[in-house]
Amino acid sequence: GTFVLRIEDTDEARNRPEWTDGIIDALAWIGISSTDAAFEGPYFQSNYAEQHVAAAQQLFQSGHAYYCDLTSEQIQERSKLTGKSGYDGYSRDRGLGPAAGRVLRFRVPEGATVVHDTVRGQVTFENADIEDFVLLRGNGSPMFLLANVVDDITMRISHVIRAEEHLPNTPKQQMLWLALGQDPPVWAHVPVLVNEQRKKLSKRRDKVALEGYRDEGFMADAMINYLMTLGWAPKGDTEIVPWAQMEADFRLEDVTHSPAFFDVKKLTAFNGEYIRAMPTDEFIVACEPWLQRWRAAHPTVEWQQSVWRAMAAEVQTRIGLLAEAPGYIDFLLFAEPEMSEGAVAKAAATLDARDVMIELIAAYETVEWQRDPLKDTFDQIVLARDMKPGKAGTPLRVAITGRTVGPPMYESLVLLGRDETLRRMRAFLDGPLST
RNA sequence: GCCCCCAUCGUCUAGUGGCCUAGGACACCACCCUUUCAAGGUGGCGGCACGGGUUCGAAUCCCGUUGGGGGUGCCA
Repeated sequence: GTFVLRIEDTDEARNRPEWTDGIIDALAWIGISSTDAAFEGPYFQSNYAEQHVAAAQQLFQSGHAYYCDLTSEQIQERSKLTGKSGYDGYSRDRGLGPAAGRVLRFRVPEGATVVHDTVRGQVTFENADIEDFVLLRGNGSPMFLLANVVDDITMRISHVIRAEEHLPNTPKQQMLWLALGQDPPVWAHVPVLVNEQRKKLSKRRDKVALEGYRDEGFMADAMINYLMTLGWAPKGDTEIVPWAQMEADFRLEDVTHSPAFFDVKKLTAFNGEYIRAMPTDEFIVACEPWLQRWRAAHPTVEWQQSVWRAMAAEVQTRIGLLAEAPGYIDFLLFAEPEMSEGAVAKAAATLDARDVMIELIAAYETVEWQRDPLKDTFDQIVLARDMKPGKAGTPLRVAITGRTVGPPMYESLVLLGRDETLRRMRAFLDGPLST
């Protein structure tokens, strides 16, 4: 069926409609489209405001609610006197009618309220612990709690699925459903997500925006897959599972009860898995937005699609985020690679770096410009000196790429060409290796 | 203060009384592969918060303690 997403009535939602559009857009990214969902905005902007007040009046007429003229200051004073916190039901039997400045309060009945929660089982609340809460403000406007219930009844909501933080409010809402003559919906309270301090993720403090992850190069499938493992686990020993299977296997009853930490490291690992699982042609296309961004940032550098295509498969196994892709091939495009200071120092400190480089330049002037000859030539030079190939390769790598790590060396040299390779090697010899 | 929820490796989890000398994933470490870095392969480190019960038997059931989180507005 269809589900309704209730969007919080924050200042942002109220003053900036595009903020809500952003949420809808981000949800579309992970596959929640407007064909599946009806998006309900701030409640007071909804078409149901009249119904909220009408419901309140119905509650007053049926005796489920009463008016009260106490101000919050007066309530505080009374609670000081009685030693009990909160509103004590002072106006319950005073028979007050509606008037400006008077709030309408719900008459909480005797007994207990049992909430049947699909995730957590039965939760019992003593009604004596719940104060007679406000339904209508002094100015006659409905409170969120009431609006929420009335909207849900109007929209024929069957399941209310929300975060655990709403569980304490549920008995109030259930009493409202009952007082309005309705059977309460199925409740399901799923655990909250927490940060490393184990505090509930908050918009102000934590990085929670879906679109933020999308822009960093996380893929929707990986995001969905990871999110699903929070509070629930697919059967078997692997957590990387296609959506169709999770959709088929998921049961609200199986959701865990405790809060989960949102681990970006694990998300990134999942993302890497999804990146590697793509056919390379698809990967090339998926990277395009970030490549475009790179081109925009380097307008003077000529983009070489053939170079990118040739290296794509190598890049694919090395990144966890699509946004990292350009950084792996940029040295092939720049006229001059960006030299990392640490890398240069490491190269310069390599044993016999200068002598090996001189020998290698001489050999590369005539060698056939293919991967295997390039590699064999280097190996012979190094082996003749009784050196270990691993470390001995550092100066060459740094001369060409400016870094100590990067994609495979000889494949890169082939793409770079003999002239440019020799130019970079000579420049490195005359520069960092000159002393 | 009062109310509610929660408690298995660092993290996410499997586990619904015997299959558990507790399984997997991420992270970390080692080795293999590899002129770098990855990927891949193999192995390792690491946990049932504590105390009482119930039971022939408890990670699993009950009670308590401790710890964590959330809620308690004329906010949403």
